[in-house]
Amino acid sequence: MADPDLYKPLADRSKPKYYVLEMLPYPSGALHVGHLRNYSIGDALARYKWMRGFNVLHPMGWDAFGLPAENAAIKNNRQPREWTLANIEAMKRQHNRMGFSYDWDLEVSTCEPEYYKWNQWFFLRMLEAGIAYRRKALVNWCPECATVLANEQVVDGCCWRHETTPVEQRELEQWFLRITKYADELLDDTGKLEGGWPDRVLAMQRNWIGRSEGAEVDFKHESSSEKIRVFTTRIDTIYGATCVILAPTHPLAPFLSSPELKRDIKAMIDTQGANKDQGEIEKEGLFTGHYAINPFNGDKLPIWIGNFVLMGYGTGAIMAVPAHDERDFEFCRKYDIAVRPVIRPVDGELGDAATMTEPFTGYGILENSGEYSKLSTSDGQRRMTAKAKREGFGEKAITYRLKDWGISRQRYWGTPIPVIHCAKCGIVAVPDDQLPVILPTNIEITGKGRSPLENVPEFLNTTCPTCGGPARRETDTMDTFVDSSWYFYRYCDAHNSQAPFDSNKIAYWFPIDQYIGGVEHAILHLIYSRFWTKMMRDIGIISNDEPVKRLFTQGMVIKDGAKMSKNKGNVVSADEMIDRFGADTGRVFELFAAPPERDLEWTDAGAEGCLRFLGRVFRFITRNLDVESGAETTGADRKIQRKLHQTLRKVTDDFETRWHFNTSIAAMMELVNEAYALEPELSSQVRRDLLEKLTLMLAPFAPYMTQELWENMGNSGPVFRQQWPEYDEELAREEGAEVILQVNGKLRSKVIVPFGTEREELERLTKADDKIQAHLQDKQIVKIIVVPDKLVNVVVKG
RNA sequence: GCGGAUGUGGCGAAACUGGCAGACGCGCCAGACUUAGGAUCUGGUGGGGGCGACUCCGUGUAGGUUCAAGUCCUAUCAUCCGCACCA
Repeated sequence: MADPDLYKPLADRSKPKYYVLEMLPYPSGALHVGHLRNYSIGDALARYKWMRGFNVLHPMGWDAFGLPAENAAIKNNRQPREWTLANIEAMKRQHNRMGFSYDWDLEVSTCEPEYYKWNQWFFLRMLEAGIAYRRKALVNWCPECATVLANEQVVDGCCWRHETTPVEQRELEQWFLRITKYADELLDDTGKLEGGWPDRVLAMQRNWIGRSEGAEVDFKHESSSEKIRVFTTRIDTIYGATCVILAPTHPLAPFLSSPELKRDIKAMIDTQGANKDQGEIEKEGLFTGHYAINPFNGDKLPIWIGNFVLMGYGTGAIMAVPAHDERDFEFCRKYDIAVRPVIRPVDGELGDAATMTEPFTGYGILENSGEYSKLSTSDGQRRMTAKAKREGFGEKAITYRLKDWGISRQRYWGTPIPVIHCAKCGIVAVPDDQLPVILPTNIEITGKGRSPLENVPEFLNTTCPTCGGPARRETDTMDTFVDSSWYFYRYCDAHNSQAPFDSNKIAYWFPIDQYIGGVEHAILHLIYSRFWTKMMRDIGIISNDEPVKRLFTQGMVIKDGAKMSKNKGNVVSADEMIDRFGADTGRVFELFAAPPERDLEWTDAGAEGCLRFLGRVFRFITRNLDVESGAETTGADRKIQRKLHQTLRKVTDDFETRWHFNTSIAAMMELVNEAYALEPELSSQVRRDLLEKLTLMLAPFAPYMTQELWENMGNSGPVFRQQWPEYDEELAREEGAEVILQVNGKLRSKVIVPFGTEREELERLTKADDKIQAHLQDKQIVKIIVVPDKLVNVVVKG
């Protein structure tokens, strides 16, 4: 037994070299090959653990991403899948059929009450720390289903189920986690992840956090004490401001609006919500009839409401500087608002307001800017910000694109948020000793109305833990991304009933050495879990800053030019493939067709080639099992041993470094081709050694077939529990170095020489070579470059 | 618009630190065995020229560095992905 640790409790194991975790897809229906691909890589690694001390914890992470399953269930008007032991067993059987070898012992199901309990425990800690909070937020609302919609469920401004019903914006009380508190740290620490994480994932995260530096400035309302605070990255352009524009949902909008205007604003809010994520839309504005004062020059600026101003970014209000901003320019030209240029290029002219056709958005020299005129834009920014601060009408400010994480879901499926609403005491946390709050089972999924939990009086009605009076339970459940944010920590101590985990165990295991998953998790899951790690560190139960040192993102399986999906109907189901080719062939093809980080176009023909290869291996081994032949070591023996050990070295190296299993399989194909060529000449001993090592080497890629071969060789027990075969450098070594001979960098000849042949000897051999001499005719040798054991290049002239 | 990546045969790809471009496989062509071949085995297969030994061209495009560039540098084009009225 190569890995006696495997079945010990986690805490009793010796520390492995790596701790590999894999993100799993969600069980939205039948398994697709896209999913199989996920498994194949992790699974090949799983098999590798007995080779090099890899330890792959294979999470039972299904329900961490249960949302689509639930949507499907609601859509079909039936109950979500029950997470019973029987269902989990069925899933294991399905996977065993596909040849996945998981560490089922370590499974943690994030829908178990025990896991709810710790989700809720974390929630309460965050509530105490002010990280969890509740506020009103705008949500997409379908009046037809009377339910909240996720952004993805809004199609062309209408509900995905009612294509003619426009989605409305409604304000609901929602629970949030203050991830923005960690925005700077999340951004800065991407630097620590460089090298270990793919660049594109880090870029996506930085982009998502979207830090931008600028200033906030107050524009006073002309006739009241109200102030409109705007955010700008270009305070230097403030003398060019010609109006102030508010988001339609800005808190001051109602104050500035007549009843008719309020109606128009409401309509604008709804279209704005409906067109969210639609890219650029036609700019619309509504003039309020009110004015605000520019604090720098006392200008009276009209206050508008604009559909392109977002409440969720900055302060929800902007100063429009049409002469120096494309968007403001477009808006002001449309509504005939003044354009006032105040910046010129360093060696250029100030634009002319009447004739300019596009704004100047670059940096340069300030003009028409009072005491700041003739300053550079950067000096202007600095001095204006300082003045705003000094005089109390503004300050330096940083805003983020990242918003606080709204975790409220009006759904049945999920961890109940552990708070109680009491008429007298307000929002009261459920005491720790009453956790977990468990979902009732007698629910009815109607697909209508809000959370089905509101229709279950036994769940809804409770007593206030503070005053003992009658109270209502919170019916929102948590986003399932909460589950996936820390499940891997729980794996280290899955049965702990006193705490989410023992901190010492986390200190021992974490951070994760290697995490594997699809790039679709680059933003949400991978930011949330980084946030959760920092949060846990701050409440003092772990000490690592980051959850994952190295991240590997594998590609997708593409069929007919598109990502496989049930909607497109371009799915190759795993079952179908198993019936046609077998699980081994499917696995080998996926690994062979492209390196794992790349997308892969599915072709049946390619799979057939791999079936052929496996057939060649099977026939070769089978017909050679009982062959007896001469015992002396022949030239063929030496050749095949060299190839065998070179192949072993290659495959072992691919596992340890690049995971380019396509080249591993190519190398094994070469070995088999050579074995076919030399087959009749091999001695019994070498033949036997070849059969055995080839079987072991292929086992991670084709587990079923190699298991059978392994048993046919007279062995027993699982092949994947055998020691990984070691390669022998001596046997792998070539007999001599093949040296390339070039003239002016062009290949002209080759020679084979003993390793370590001296430069002088190589030069002599080169000059003596017939083919080289032919190219040296009438030429003058300028110099000779010699790279020992590799290459000689003769540089000539004339 | 911003950000990230990728461009190599008919196709999937390989070439890991600059050093034989196209490994391996698919497809195609030919042969063997066959009543048959959609099984199997063997050989060939980047393009042009030559009976041939050989030879010239060739890694999106244009330059550059180097004895030597798919690989490094500069510019440019195309495709894919992510974000996007972000103030």
